[in-house]
Amino acid sequence: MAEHTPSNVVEDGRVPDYDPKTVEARWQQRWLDQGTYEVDNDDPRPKYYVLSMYPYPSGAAHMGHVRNYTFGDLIVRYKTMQGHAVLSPMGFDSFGLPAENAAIKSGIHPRIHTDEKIAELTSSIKRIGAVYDWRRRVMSHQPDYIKFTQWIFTRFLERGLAYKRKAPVNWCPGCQTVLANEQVLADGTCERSGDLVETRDLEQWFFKITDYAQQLLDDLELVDWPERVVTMQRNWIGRSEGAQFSMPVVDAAGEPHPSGARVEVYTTRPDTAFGMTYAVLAPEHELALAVTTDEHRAEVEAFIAKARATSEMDRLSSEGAIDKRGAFTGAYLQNPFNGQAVPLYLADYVLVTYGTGAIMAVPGEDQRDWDFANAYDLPIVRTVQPPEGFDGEAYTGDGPAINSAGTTVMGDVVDLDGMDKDEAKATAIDWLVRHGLGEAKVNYRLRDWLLSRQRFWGCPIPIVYCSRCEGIDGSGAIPVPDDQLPVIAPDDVEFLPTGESPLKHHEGFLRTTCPECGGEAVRETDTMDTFVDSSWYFLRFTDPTNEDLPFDKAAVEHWLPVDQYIGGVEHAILHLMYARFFTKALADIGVAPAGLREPFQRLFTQGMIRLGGAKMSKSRGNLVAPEEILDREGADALRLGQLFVGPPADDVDWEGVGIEGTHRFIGRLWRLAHPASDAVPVATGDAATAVDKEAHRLIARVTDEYERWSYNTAVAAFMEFTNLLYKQGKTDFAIDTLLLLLAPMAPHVTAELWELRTGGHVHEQAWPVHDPAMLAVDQVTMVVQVNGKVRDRLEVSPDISEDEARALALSSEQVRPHLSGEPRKVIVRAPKLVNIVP
RNA sequence: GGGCGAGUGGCGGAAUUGGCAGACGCGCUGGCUUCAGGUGCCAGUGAGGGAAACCUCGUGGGGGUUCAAGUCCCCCCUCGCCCACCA
Repeated sequence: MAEHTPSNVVEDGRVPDYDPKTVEARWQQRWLDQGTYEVDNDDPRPKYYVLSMYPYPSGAAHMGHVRNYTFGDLIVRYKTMQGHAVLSPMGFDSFGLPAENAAIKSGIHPRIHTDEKIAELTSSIKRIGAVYDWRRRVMSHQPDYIKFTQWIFTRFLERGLAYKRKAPVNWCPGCQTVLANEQVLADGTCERSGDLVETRDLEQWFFKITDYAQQLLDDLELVDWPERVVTMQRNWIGRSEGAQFSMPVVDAAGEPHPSGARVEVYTTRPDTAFGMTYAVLAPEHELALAVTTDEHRAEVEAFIAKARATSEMDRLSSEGAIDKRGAFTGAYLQNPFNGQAVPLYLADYVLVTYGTGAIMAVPGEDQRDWDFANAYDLPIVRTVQPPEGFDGEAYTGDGPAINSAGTTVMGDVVDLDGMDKDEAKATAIDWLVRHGLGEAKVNYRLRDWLLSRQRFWGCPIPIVYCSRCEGIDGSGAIPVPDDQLPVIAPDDVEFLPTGESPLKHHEGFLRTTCPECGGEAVRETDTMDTFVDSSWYFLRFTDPTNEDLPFDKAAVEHWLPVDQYIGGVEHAILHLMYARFFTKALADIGVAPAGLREPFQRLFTQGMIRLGGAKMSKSRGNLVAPEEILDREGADALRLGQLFVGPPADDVDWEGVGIEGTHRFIGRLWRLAHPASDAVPVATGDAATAVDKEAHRLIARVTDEYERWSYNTAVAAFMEFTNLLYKQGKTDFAIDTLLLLLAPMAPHVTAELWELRTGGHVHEQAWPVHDPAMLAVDQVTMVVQVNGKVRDRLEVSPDISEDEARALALSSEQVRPHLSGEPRKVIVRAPKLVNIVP
């Protein structure tokens, strides 16, 4: 590149055009060289932690990245000017399936691929002018990070927060391998071979996130997040209150089953127990075959086999054909409330993973039960009186209980009739508890976190299996000792076109010695879900080079919680839930400060970038490369364009949204603010005072807009102010103010102009404060309406009295033709408005 | 099916608390600058009527509250997102 030409070469008051390419490169280098945005843990200024969700390294930045990092960067710069020590780190979520798939295709190791992509993305992040403390860079595929991800797993294991059990996975019979959910197409076939994907049970590792269900729910109170995200989290946790009780298995005559088996059911509506006309087990329920009579065995076995062959996804999404989705076992359950024996079915609408995997079915008050009862000709008894005129099927609302009284199996009498929902519930639960049949029970929809992935490019699970040792649960699973961490996948592997993890076939990795007995052992070949990596990276940023611990507790104490977290709404559920769980668990086991309950104090979720309506993604091939804009119009025009198109939270359709307006604006700013430019005359006297007053008003307005994330209107304010200066003339104060306020959004051009004007660095200046006295105005516009329609606008003193305002309004030439005689009513809101009702 | 959100000119959007609808920008039209194109500068631009002053209509549709509604309430339509048989 040619040597930097100083941009203050002047001929006849005309300045050379702004040259973004040269100027931006120069400032970016300077911020890097001078460590302008590096911050130490002992910095005495008040701390502020700004974090954009660390990206998956997919190559050069796309518009979504640009938008994300523009928001983050302007906050970093704004808070810095306001006197904070701003922690602004950046890292990479560098494990994941795309790199592995690329490796399978190309045969090149995912590390090489990933490192290339990281370099590309880093370069484009720097080119948009986003500044970070790069010394703190964290990458989840690096050995130091792997080491502590594994260290944390081991701590969780010790505390019972990690465990192993069998769980279903997607299995492709053609490829003879496990598939990730992403590899299963919508029609349930393998994306590679086209075979129908099956469900198979494998031993898998879990985190016990359900231990934290209640805390994860309650502590949503502590954070300042968008209501939408809080609601999504709440629904995902899915707390429900009800009762759990057991019923004996009986035969048609009411005689107990020879095994004495009982079935536990969970219900949120114990008040409707008298309306139970049948009961259902999930097809996978452990008692399903045991209670089935010989007469029904063939049918039940066929049904179970069919349910097994269908993935849970398909079962849940199946519509219609409801009559084919159940099977009668031949057994009955005895309803404890009235002694009645009700038939016991299997049905795939009951999930083995929720509650007890068995339900009492009350078709009168549950629509699914209603549908099933109709299909199988089962009786329906209403136990809640629907309101008059109700013409629906199942009635789920409140109302007085009916048909709900009788002598129970315990010989006493229960009478719920006439009670409302809540009272009947409480009474029914009370009765169950009194007789030791059941209890009040809270259930959560939230499931434990399955973290095993049958993949290569992820953090290895640090476990070995020894056939001679007991291991953590008798299975011979033994955690790799801390001093042998990290467990790193080998480089000399061959990627198979089947997609199977090469770890399974790498003898050098697989064969090891048992840490306990020293004998032969094999390694776990599964790796961790990449959400594990992203569940603690924000903690590592506070102490990124620590070799003994994932982070120093004091460093986390100092910087956490993240004051402003920024990312896409697509992470509203899983990533945020997992990161919250990790933070709580790490605090509870003494790794993180005990008082740290929530990692992200404020959250901002930006909208998605769309192009022509479709969601923007590489697979759709509709990426707009920011590179071209950076080459021509520069980073500042692009940043302002991103900010100006609309509210940050809204989705953006990039088609038809240009940077023409903001590019022109930067040109106008350049000619206005350049010290040698005569494009705009200098204002003097009253005009100068008026302009300076407007500058104070701008400070107040824009500062407020920064606080409210109303960046699109802040850009509009800068444009309005610039237009005003073109009309009314400039002052030094007005231009300095404009540059200071604009600096976080357009960091390069403002830095260049500030340096040309003052020799200083705009990003090291203090944020301007307005003088309230300068906001005072001596005239305001008062609107005069007749019947709510504007008829006149009058310039009045801001402290005009009500009487004066009324008199002035009534005497207006514009108003009088619309009045005939005395008005009926006059509403005066001095000094803003008078409304006359004739 | 449930939950949440949105609907304003040709387009993106603005209108913190009920108080001037359409800020700002794009696009378009005209003028100036220019050999020309581009750039730049100035002006106009919701719809209908009118020579003009001005008048009428207008924030998805319908009703309501109010002196006053894009904003509040009720019903409906459309779109988007999330969860989707969780008992």
